[in-house]
This record gives sequence, structure tokens and C-alpha cells, in this order.
Amino acid sequence: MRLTTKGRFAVTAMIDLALREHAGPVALAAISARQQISLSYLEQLFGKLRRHELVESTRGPGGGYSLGRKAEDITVADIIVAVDEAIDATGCGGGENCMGDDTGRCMTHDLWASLNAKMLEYLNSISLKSLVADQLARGVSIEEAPVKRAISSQPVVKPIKVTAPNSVFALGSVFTK
Amino acid sequence: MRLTTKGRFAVTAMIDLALREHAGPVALAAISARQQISLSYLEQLFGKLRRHELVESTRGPGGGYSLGRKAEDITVADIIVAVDEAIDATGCGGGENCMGDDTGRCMTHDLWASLNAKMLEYLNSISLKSLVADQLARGVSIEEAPVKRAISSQPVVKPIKVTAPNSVFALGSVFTK
DNA sequence: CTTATAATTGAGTGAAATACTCGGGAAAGA
DNA sequence: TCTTTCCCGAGTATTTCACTCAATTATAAG
Repeated sequence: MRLTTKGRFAVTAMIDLALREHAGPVALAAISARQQISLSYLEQLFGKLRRHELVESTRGPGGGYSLGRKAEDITVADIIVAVDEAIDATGCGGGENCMGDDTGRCMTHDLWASLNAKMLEYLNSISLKSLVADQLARGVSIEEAPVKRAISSQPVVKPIKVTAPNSVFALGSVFTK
Repeated sequence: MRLTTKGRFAVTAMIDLALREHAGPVALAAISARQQISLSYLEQLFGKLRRHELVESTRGPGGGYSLGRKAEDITVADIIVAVDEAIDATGCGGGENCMGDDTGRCMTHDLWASLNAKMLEYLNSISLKSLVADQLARGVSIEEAPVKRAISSQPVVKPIKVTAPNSVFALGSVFTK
């Protein structure tokens, strides 16, 4: 597994969805507006989420997405894995000898595998429901999105683009070398 | 903080160094040969490790690198942070409002901050000394590196290049958006 | 002093992934 | 039919990663 801004967006979008799906499907356009995530990008993310059965789609007017199962049965790890397409977590593959030594496994194999397990365990311990509860506790308005200032509906301040991964975590997985 | 193959190489190299520094400085060329890491790349990594005082250098013939402090006082987190240049771990910066909602912090702020803390805590709990002990227990030979096969000293099998990050973990940090 | 060794520095490079956009299409309700 | 909304594949710009190359400085041995 791996965590990028893509995963962060996905989790954010899923929280947004979970917060308002009680009144029927939520359209991506609405999430896009509220969370300031590009619609096209959201479509891409929700395509993956749907294929992993984390959400269900309803087409046509009044349509949108709803959760594929109960919020308490969806974990952060589920979401991340869905959008970031988990890669072989163990790293350096089973048989390959990934180092200069003559021992079978590389010196850091256990270390990374263990770290990976820890992360997964943690992210798996957090359900979407608990994240939603956090938001409610903090008092987010489930109602309509905070409408944009009237006059210049599109503020001149252009959104700062983050093209790069600007990652906090990124750990080698396909340990070819 | 973030974890890439760069960090993995650094940890591997540090283990190698810790394993053999008892007999004086270890040259990068030796580590390069044993761990199959490009010398130029190691130079880059050790430049950073030195600036973070994790290693000390000795120039000239017979020179090389030695640990900057005791192996039990160097953690995996120290090494990762040194080479991957920790970026603001909290993400989405203190004052910036990083979302469409009107609450101060973004909906996932606490989540990532917490995950980051967990990882750091874990990586900080593992000392270089313990990694070295693991290797010794597994029976690595501290003696000379397994010398390359005589005839074709450079095997025709060219090392598989891993240009990409091939990351397991990568989480947004500079949450500009 | 000379020479070889080894660290030190800085700039540069290719590939690949990330973070998107774009455009057309297909289902479903009004 | 017309609009809304999901659906999907292709394309693109920027960045980072992983790594190389060239030149320099410091030190010890001869």
C-alpha cells in the first residue's frame, strides 16, 4: 500500500459523502464544490472506489454516489488501497535476493515489512464512521455547502497547484534492487 | 518525514557501516561493493548523514566513515529524516485553511498527523544497534565482502534499474490544497 | 614533494509517477 | 427529447526520484 495526496483526497471525499448520504445519493459536482477537488479527478477516484465496492452509483438526475456498505465497515485502509492500488507490500519479493550479502533476505526486509504492517493495522483501525463522528463533533454543517461569496463567485485567487506527490511517506516496495 | 528507497538505501548502508566500523573508518567504495549501491549515490547520502552528525568522515588513504554516535543512540527515524529531509509533518500548515469547510483545520488533518506520529514513534523505537544485532544473529559475515566471481568479475547481468519511487507509502505533507 | 586515496561538492540527466484535464459516451429521470 | 449524472479512455505538465559526471580538497604513505 502507499499513501499519496490521491488517497488523502479520496478519504476527504468519502467523509463528505458519508456526512450527507442520508438524504439519498450525493453528486460528485457537490463534493467537488465543497471540497475544492476537481470534478474530473473525483470521477477518476470514484471509479476506483466503485470497483472496490466502497461506493454505489446512481445515474441520471438526482443521482450520485452512496456508500457501498455501512460507514463502520469501511476503514481508511480500504479507501487508500482502493485508489492507490496496493502494490506488493512485503517488498523485495519472496525469492529474489535483494542485496549483496549471501543471506536470503535483504537486511532491511523485516524492518519495512514490519513497518508496513503497523501502518496497515493503524489505518485499518479507523473507520469512516469514526471520522464522520469527529467531524460532527467539531460541528460541520451537513446542510448546504458554504456558498461562495456572491459578487465574484470565482475568486481571482487561483488555486495553488500541487502537481507533485509532496509526500510525507513513501517507502520502496518493488525492491528490485 | 517520508520514506523512499533513498531512505532504505541509507538504512542499509548504515547497518553495513555499523557492522564493520570497529576496525576504523569504512570507505564508501567498500559499502558500495557489498551492498550494490552506486558509489556516487552513496556519496550523496553520506553527505546528508554527515551534516546531520550521524556519521563522521576521515579523509585520505585508510579513511572513510564512522558512526557519529553510538549505534544505540541512532534510530531508523534519524536516518530517514536525515536523507529524506523531513518536511513539515503536520501538513496543511498551521494557519492555512485547507478545505472547503469553514472549520479551521481540514477534515483529515488529525488523521494524517496522527498517522505520522505513529510512524515516527515506531521508527524511533528501532535503534541501529538492534538492527545490527539482528544481522549478527542471522549470521552475516563481518569479514571481507563476498568477493565477486573470479573470471567475469563484472557479471553480464546488468543490475535492474529502478528509476521510479515504487513507493509503498507516500502521504501528502505540504498540503497546499 | 609526489602520488594515490578518499571524502566533498555541485550540477546535470532520464524515466516514471503523480496529479491532473479533456472529450466523448451511456444510462436514467423529467 | 433533454438534461443530469455517471463512465471511461486517452492525453499532458510538472515533479521527484534515482543516479551520474566532473572537478576539488584533504590526508597519509612512499
